[in-house]
Amino acid sequence: MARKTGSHAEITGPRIRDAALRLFARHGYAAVSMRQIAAEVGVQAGALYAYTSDKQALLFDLMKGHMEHLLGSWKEVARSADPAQQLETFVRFHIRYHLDRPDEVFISYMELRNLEPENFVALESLRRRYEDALQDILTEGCAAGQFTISDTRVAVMGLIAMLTGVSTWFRESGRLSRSDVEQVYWDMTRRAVGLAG
Amino acid sequence: MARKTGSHAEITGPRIRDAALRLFARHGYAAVSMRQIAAEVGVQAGALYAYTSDKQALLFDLMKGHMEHLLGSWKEVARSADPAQQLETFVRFHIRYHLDRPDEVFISYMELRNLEPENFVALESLRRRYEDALQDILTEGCAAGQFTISDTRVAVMGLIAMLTGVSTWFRESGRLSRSDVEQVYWDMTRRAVGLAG
DNA sequence: GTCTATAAGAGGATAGAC
DNA sequence: GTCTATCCTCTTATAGAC
Repeated sequence: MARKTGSHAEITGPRIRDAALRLFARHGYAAVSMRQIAAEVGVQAGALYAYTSDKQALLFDLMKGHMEHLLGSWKEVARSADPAQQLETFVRFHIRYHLDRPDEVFISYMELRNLEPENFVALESLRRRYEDALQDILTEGCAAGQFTISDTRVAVMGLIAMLTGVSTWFRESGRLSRSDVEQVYWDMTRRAVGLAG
Repeated sequence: MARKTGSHAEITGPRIRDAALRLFARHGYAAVSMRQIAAEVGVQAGALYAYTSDKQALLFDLMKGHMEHLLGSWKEVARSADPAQQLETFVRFHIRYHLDRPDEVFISYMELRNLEPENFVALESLRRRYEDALQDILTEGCAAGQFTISDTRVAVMGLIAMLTGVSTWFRESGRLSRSDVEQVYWDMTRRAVGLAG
């Protein structure tokens, strides 16, 4: 652990990503230097460039990885045919996923403006696909007469903002457990879309 | 306008604030240099220090000013005694206020982590007072039997996140007018708190 | 009140040794 | 794969002239 030089490709890569994620989330991309990241990992700044072409690629890989994993995870749990059941699954999935990965979530909406234009476009496209997953559920539920929604697009943006916001205040040591929180948000969501029950 | 030197205290101050606000909102506090702000105003970087002690004070003044103005504006419109009416007033006020001041809103929640500790505490205290205004309405509505809410604190955080999110997607040239948007969010809010009607 | 000039340092990224 | 050393640019903030 204390040796000053050697070959650690297998572990250094992930450690750089972890350190960058944590530091970007805590202080912001622009406020974090490559030297800080390197210090956190325990290498010199120059060594980082064996793993990433530049600082921007480090940010983009983290954000892209997060969105792709979010989409993939949703596809794994999205099973039900009933819109009301799908919506409940979505709400509980979203809350749980976001509470499990506060740093990824945080940078993925805080650091959009620090992406270079083409990276920004790529990330917005992934984000849009996730929003569309919810929109499909709402549209289907309206068509089935189960939901009452004046505008599904606004409902999508409103609900996602509401649910994502849980990351800003939830504390593991707080008054409510994760499943309490899931339940409260599901109650609000159910009512917001006019779902009887 | 083109003169290189002279005395412009009355107009330069506000222009610095405007430029800083716009640049911080667009690129982030850490990514914006004092030179950029000065260039936007049309002075040299050194001249900024006649108006602000340092860059941090510039950020804090903008954020503090925004929160105090938000609180003051709310107190002016909060009149009704009926919780349902109060809630509708709050929702419409919040949407309108946030659509009118996208940059202030943006930096006031994006740049919290760039505040020095004592400034952060001061800002969180202002934010908390605004949240409490909504919480009082919800609590009163529950007590009056008009609202059905499983947890008022979570409802406050959820509703504010939902409503504030309007800034992230609304475009003046879009499909919906401001009053359409107000109405849609009010519909969702009304249902989310279990208000009949 | 604004300028020019500058101090004193931190930033991203690369070169070449090992 | 990592180190040390370095290039060059940009940074915040101040000093003193006008």
